[in-house]
Amino acid sequence: MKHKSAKIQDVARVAGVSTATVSRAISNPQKLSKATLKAVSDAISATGYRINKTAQSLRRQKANAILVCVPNLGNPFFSQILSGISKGFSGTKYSVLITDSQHLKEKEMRIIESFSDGTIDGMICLDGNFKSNQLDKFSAFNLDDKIVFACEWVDNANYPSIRSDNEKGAKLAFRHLYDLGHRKIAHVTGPENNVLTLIRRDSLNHERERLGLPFNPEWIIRGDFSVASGVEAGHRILDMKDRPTAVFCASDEVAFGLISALTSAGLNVPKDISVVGFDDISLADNFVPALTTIRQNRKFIGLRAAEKLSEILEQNKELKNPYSAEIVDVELIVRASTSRIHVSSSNTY
Amino acid sequence: MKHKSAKIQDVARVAGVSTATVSRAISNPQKLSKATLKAVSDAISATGYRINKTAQSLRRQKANAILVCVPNLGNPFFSQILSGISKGFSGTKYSVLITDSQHLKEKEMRIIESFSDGTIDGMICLDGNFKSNQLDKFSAFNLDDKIVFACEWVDNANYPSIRSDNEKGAKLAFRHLYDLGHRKIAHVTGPENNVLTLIRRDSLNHERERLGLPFNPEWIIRGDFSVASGVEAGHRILDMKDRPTAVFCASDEVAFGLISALTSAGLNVPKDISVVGFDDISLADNFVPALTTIRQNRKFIGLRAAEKLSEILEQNKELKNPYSAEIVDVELIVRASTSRIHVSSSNTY
DNA sequence: CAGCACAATGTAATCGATTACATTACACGT
DNA sequence: ACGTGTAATGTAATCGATTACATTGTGCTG
Repeated sequence: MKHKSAKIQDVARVAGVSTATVSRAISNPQKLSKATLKAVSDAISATGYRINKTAQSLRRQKANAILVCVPNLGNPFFSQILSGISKGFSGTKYSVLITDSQHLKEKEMRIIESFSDGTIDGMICLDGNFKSNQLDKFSAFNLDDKIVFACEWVDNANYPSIRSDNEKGAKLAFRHLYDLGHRKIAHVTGPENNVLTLIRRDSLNHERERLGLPFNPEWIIRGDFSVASGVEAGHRILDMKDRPTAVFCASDEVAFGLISALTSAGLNVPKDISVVGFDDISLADNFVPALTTIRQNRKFIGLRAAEKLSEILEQNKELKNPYSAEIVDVELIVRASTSRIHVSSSNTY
Repeated sequence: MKHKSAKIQDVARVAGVSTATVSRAISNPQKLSKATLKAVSDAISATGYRINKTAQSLRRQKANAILVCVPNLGNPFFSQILSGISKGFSGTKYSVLITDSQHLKEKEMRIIESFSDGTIDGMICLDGNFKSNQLDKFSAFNLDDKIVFACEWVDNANYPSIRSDNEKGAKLAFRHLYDLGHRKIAHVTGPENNVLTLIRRDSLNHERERLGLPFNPEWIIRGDFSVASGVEAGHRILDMKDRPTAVFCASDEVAFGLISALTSAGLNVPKDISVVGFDDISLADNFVPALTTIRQNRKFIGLRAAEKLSEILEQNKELKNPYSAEIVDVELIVRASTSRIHVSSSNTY
């Protein structure tokens, strides 16, 4: 039924030319005469020839594949980014590999291995949780110009990154609550040592100080972006003597968990407590109540990361700003989970 | 700083042996004497040698990579499955490639191309939306024993698959509502021509007939698994003269959208209408109200699909039941979105 | 001690494409 | 007519590992 698939030799024989000519017909058609080109192209159709990418990769010393390093594939937050990345590489010569770095021991060495065994040419890293000694290893293997960070990044490390304007996001959320009359504003953070956690918290604190609002350390609640940590934060808030009137959560999932916990305890969101999320995942609009949140364009970030990495990999000469961070704008989406402060729940000061 | 990386030749020279011996030291150590083995292993450390997988793939005619074909990467439903697949292949020689088949023109040809250009050895397909003529092309290229379906599948096609017990799931959902006293039970389906849509709807109808319940064609509402289609279904239900007292949704997201629409219109779930979902995604437990649903073990399905594909690819002799469908059990998770039928909302018959 | 089996290792072809270098042929200027 | 530049194409080395086959050496049997 089916023969062994045709090789470049077979095409050459059928077309009556050399393998070099066939190869050129594919990658440098302008170097050949029209007649030969046609002969080769006919031979390719006749034989059903498909180029063997493995052989091509070996000879060219290019894998034509990139790796996406995801901290936790099970987390739906990343699916939109992946989708953008996939879209960014669709129609290009690159294949997209994925790895979940969550439980990978010595992940940096595994990654280096993939580079040095010729499996990948570049990487998009969604995992900001690399230590500087791990990054040093990347440098030692000359990988500095083969890696792009997206969403997360590593402070003080010279890698290009595409990321949301987290500072602005936190500020928008805070100002929105402030403008609604809230003064006692809590914050459920991301995991400790996460760059997003830091930048959002700092931005929030900065804004609070600027506006001269009261600060209660209890109101900064450690979370980890998960629904569960939102539930946990909800219980913490319920137990507080000096309850905040509004909460800014580091992710929509946290906000969902928080609202769920508060609602189960008989409180009403937003009447008793206003809640703002971060991300604008697809459910935010249809949660009950619909969630006020900061929209991150995750798909766009993925897409741009893909484009950026392509650019870098294709470029032989230096880029102008190879290591710059590209900041993607964010947007406040006001929905039903926030409202003007309610008198009974406020102790004005 | 960094030299060109060592090749097998370099190792051979340092160890004072031939390249064949080095190769054997790596893949057939038992064929060599202890002394040589040690010499080679020392030379490998000394040179920092890393095998070149591209060369290996070319020579062995194996890519050591598999492709996961996802209908829509942006849909968080798939992230758990991906996570399971990734886990299933972690620690094996296989790399995991992903592709979003959503907007791929001629996706079957693209996939065939990846097989015949040596990029992949196998595929896990989460996309049941292949027509029989597309599958015929796979057969024509001898790919029948290189593909495993997961979650979705194609009827009448002889591919191994790992999937949830959808029939049981629909039955559990229906019986749960029935046991709570509901008789007018609506169903928001998945997209037309989807195997999951068909099997769940059929199972539901079968159960309804068996119990002799009334049927109103209006109560079968076309959806597409999305939140938006849930909202849409909610509006449809609100407009009905003969409203159902309970709704079984083909996915949790649909259920969320539905609840959101009903709630916005002033109805209470479950007091006015009970709602059951399907999947048990992470938010189901913290939606307001918490969602009664059918739990699918998506991560496990991904993991098993990975194992199954590995088995098939490694096997040279025939497997016992290569084309069998492996059915993964589902579970009814009762939460707050369903309740015993309320008198005012029921017109007993 | 001849003969043989077998273990250990080496030599060189091979996987399939790319490309540096070589060759051919034709056009053009003088 | 002759040299020369150039376009078109061919020859063969190369990418880096694997492995069929060849070779060597050792111990065992009769």
